[in-house]
Amino acid sequence: MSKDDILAQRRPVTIKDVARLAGVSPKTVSNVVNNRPVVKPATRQRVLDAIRALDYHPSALARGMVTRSRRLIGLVLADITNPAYPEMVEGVASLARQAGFMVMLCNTGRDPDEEQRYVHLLIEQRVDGVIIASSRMDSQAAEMLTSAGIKVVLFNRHPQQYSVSFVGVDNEGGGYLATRHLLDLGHRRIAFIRGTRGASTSIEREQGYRRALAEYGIEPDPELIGWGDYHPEVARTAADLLLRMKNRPTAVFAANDVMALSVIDAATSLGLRVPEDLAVMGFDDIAIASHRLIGLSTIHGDLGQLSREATTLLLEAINGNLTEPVRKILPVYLVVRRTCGAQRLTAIHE
Amino acid sequence: MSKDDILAQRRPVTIKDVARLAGVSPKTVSNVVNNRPVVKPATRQRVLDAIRALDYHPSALARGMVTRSRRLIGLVLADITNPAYPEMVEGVASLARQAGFMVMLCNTGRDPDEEQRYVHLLIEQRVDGVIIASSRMDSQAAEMLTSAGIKVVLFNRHPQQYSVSFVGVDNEGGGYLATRHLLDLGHRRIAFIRGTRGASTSIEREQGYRRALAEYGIEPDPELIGWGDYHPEVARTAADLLLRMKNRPTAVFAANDVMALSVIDAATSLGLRVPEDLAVMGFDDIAIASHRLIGLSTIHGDLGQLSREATTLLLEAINGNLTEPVRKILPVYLVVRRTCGAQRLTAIHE
DNA sequence: CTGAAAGCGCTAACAC
DNA sequence: GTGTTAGCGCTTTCAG
Repeated sequence: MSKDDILAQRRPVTIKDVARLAGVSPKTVSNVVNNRPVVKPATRQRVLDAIRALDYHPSALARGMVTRSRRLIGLVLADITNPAYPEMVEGVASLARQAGFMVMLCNTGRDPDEEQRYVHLLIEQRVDGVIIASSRMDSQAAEMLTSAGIKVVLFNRHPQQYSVSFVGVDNEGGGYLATRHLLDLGHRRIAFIRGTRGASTSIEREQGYRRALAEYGIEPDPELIGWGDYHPEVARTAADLLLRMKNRPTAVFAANDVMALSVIDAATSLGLRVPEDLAVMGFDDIAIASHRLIGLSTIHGDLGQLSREATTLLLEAINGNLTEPVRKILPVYLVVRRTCGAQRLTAIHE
Repeated sequence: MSKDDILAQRRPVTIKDVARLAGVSPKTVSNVVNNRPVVKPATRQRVLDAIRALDYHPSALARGMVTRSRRLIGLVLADITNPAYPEMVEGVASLARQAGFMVMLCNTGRDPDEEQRYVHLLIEQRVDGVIIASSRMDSQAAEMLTSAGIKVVLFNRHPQQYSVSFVGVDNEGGGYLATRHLLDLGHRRIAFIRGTRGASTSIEREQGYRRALAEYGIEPDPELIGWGDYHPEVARTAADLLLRMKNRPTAVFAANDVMALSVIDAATSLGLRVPEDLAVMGFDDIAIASHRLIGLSTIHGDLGQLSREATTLLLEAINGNLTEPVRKILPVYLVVRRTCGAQRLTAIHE
């Protein structure tokens, strides 16, 4: 059978076609494709030529069926439009690619039902592992995946039981640092804008906020705590409410940078100057925070690094080199820029 | 064979296991799973119970092997950390999910070799279709995928031959509008910062820039054209160079918003005020551009809408409802904010 | 309406 | 070194 005969069939060329053209068995082609050094150079070359001639691409499907490994990982996240995620996605994607894995993107839009649906799809796709960064505490996603034999790493979320690995930043510590900084600057009425209901990151950052207030002997005022859902519009509304109070806060700590930016926007449109009339702190240190027109004071955690750790962990688990679940918490630090109003008191760390 | 016997085997449960437990043939299970209305309600219920009892998830792999459709699309993009992309990714992801497709993320980092590698992986994965948004004109990616029988939609890139569908915004028109606006404001030394070498978006936006200059009888000054690679750091360096010239430009039009932000950052650190000492225009209208602290004047194209069009087109092509390649170009409009310095001359469109 | 058999493209196990 | 056989889990004929 000639090259043209095979191509004339107009259907995907298979390992058999290559074998026939090269005059060898399918097994030999397989050995060549998988770089197994058991093939005579001459044979190898014949096979390679046939592959090129037919433009053969081995089917990852068929291979996956028998090897039971798809070389695929899932990445579940809450909202890709939050600038904190892309950094993380980049880290996961590049490490995964280097290891020969592709990543399936699952953007849940913070909808638990959608997360649930994605979990099913991921199981059906027989992915090797999943990184979950959608960060709700009550989600059963990790358990479902695990019981389907899929490795899981939780990203920035505390597991309820310690059966799965997780990596995260020190959210409580960051919340403390941010609030403590505002307190040190003399603020006493400090508002807090929460993230998504049930998100452990938000809960922990709030715990840090409360710890700092407690140290100063301040009772947290429920009126000064709003819900922002980690969403710019929602946070914007919450900020408006806070800033229109008769006895408005002199400082706002938002559970992430996106919401902090909304606070600034709200303040500015109400004629309040930041930081003179209102100090603002965020969390995440997204790229735009360091822009000179913004200068957002915030808490920095190395999400790029964290995502690489998460991926490495997941890949090790997939390779079976990880029997025990691992916990890893990266430290965070305070980044003092413009919006907290500390410029005259502290050197700018930039 | 009882439920416990089957589960005791500790290997993925298959359609046969379900069939055995329900006391029917695999075919019947298959009919139930695929919602084919040919199964008696009673049988159907027995099967459903068995599925639930065994926690059975049909393998998309095995199904894909025989149906030759993976319900998978690839999304190739240049740099996920560019804030213009997430908006687009969100549109693609949500529409794909609704249609029961998952998306494989391919972040090329603007590296043609990496793009090439991803194309091979995508072919091996037997994806049904691919949206390419990595935007180099000379790439062979679309041709390779097409000849492997995979549907392709080009996003914001002109195909060299019209064998593939594409959607995009009117880049040339946007470049013209931006430049024309700066000219109308009285600027005559207008710099342009290019994007990635070979990216059609950059080439076309520059064509618009040149057309506007030509209308005013201005010869483009090569010294006023820099390369920014659509990258904040690279653009920052380019901007520095431009702004330190003895005869520096009075306005800069950057081929995207991320680079425009770098220009502003560079100007600010050199002590130049924007817009008083330097007018700046971007392109894309990313979310942060409308923030009150930024107020970036820019060109708006509806990337969310565009990504939805691209996905719809791709899905139609996959379903075989699209025989002819389609071209779709969305219009853009000028968004006048703070950084172009036109606030006193024009109403603010916001 | 349901069952049996064949086969999708590949690799693992075993021959030669 | 290389060929042969069986089978991964599903759907699709084709019978009943």
